[in-house]
Amino acid sequence: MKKRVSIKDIAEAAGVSTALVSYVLNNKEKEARVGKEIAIKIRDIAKQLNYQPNQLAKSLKSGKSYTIGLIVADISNPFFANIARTIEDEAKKNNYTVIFGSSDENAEKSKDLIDVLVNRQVDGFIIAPTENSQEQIKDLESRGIPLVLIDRYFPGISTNYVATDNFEASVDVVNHLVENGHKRVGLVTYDSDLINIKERQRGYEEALRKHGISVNPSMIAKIRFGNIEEDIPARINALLEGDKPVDSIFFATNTLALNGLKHINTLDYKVPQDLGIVCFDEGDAFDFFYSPLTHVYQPLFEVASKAVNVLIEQINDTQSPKKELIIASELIIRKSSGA
Amino acid sequence: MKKRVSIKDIAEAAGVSTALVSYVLNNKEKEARVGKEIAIKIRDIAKQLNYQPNQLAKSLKSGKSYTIGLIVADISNPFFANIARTIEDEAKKNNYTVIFGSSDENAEKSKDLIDVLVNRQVDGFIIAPTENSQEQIKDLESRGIPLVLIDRYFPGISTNYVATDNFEASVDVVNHLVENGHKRVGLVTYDSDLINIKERQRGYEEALRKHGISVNPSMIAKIRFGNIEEDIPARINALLEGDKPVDSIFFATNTLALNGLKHINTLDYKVPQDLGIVCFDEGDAFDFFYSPLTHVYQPLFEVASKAVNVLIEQINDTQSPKKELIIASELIIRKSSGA
DNA sequence: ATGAAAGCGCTAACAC
DNA sequence: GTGTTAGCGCTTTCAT
Repeated sequence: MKKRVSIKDIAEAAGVSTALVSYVLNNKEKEARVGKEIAIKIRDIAKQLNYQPNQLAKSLKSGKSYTIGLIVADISNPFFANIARTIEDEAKKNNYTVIFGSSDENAEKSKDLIDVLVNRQVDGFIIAPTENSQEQIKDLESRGIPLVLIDRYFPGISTNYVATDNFEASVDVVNHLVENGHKRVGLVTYDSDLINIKERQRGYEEALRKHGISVNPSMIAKIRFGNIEEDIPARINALLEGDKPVDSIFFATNTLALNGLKHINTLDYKVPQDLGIVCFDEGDAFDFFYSPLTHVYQPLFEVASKAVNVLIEQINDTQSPKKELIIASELIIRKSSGA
Repeated sequence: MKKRVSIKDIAEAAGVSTALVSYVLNNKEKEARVGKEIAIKIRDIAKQLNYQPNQLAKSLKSGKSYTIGLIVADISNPFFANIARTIEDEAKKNNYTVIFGSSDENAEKSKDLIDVLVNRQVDGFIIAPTENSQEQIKDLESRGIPLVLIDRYFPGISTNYVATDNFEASVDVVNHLVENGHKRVGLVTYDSDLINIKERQRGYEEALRKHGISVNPSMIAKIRFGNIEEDIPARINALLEGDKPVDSIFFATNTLALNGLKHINTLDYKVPQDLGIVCFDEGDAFDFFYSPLTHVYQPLFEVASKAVNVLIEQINDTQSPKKELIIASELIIRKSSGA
């Protein structure tokens, strides 16, 4: 790599000190009362030499990197990729750049990523926290590093977060199914302590009870994060077999629905006649499922853009009060949940 | 943000100079012949104080940021999100971190992104270049900044690149369609000068000619990047209407296929009986299309991981010869292209 | 109106 | 074995 031009090169070329160059190029000529002509000359030379300021040096000096660290479960998952895109755009508007990493829902990877990004002096974090990462989050908090959690959060820890109302959304789902004549609603969810997952189950159970339907553990299929391919067929078959098979399935996430429907497609069930289906989130995939899917629409754009705004607020004023934002989701009713 | 602990704090606490601390924490005690006990003491204190090296300072000093700049068209597009994920993993293996940006196929945005990332002293770039960004690429080259293009490249510019063989893949597609009895193959592609797009059309045309079928411009639908929603229905209808309607459609990209199939689904055509379909790339979406899609599988993992490896090679040795890698794709034959 | 110089955190050549 | 110091590129205080 060729030698880059620095402020010093410009100063020499202009026959002035580096101080003047710095003032001019940062548009502080007024405060510093730099001579009109000198200013013009400096700008000229800077342009000629194609001067590009070294952001690293600036950051080192100022203690501010204008960088946001983004940690999601998996950047290749459309759910997070969409969030990432919005965060990127929103960050750019504020002159921030985004460094990202994927945790794979793994607390150790998450810790490593946080360390790396802290070392890189990110000004703050946006994190979709993994299970068992409470200590990492607490640690960031105690070090006073600005932080916003998204999608999930930890009720016991005081942090900024932006998430959707998973409980209410799930209540809506079950209400809708029951009102459409489904009495035996199965839930396919993850075996996880993440609050978003737990809230979805809580909403499901609460709504059933409200309808006088007792919650039956055998109607809840818990899939292990790393074992989707293996668990899905087995657990769904279990829901559909036995003496009291489910008449509808509520998929707690996008990925579960995708895999679940692929499996159901191999079976002899017609949706919604034989089996009602509702799921969380959308997906291009679902546009081609023969029976358009009733689903929970989470306003990801809003989640992501608010997360950035809250974070930048915190960065600019560490004292600013913690924001805990819960955004409503919307139940989009299509054919798959019909009677 | 609380004051972070620096090498100086450790030095003071240990009653030694910063030099020793630096040596020890970088495992250079041998070369520097640091005392055994002092070394242990330094490490102890570092751990106690939870010392985290300031990567910015290191980079400023060393001129190496261990950061890769990644510019894709849109990180929320699964095609690029997948590439990004592989790049992230491969980079991490080599102790690199990734900063990304989305160009939206827009040369101006691309230029801005490059500037920002250059200022941040990325050690090198991986770029899926937009149309009309030749000058930007040349500029990076002339400044000696390591660079690998992916997915597309510019034949006139000598750069590293990793792409797939779009020409051959398209030839395979058309051969396959014609051999399955499709004589009037339509092409739905972008109105673009990007080499990957052009090569796909060239392959399509060449293969038709080889079969003695003359290329008819009216059978090629060119969609404008920003106008997919609008162009797709109109242009596809045009292909299907008239006195010489197509009997099959070759979609040149994922996104085009997704939108195209949605439209076709609203029409009265049965795939493959009434209309053969082949497309580039996969998608969860296609798993639910009633007629499983014959498609071109591009080995994205290979493209992305090779890109990282080539880039790191270049970073480590700017003199190392330019690598131009073309990887073969594979035609996956399913039902949608049947007779 | 301009320049000298300290210092952000770190490394490494050099001196002792 | 260990410490001193210059310097990476930049900002900013303080002299002049």
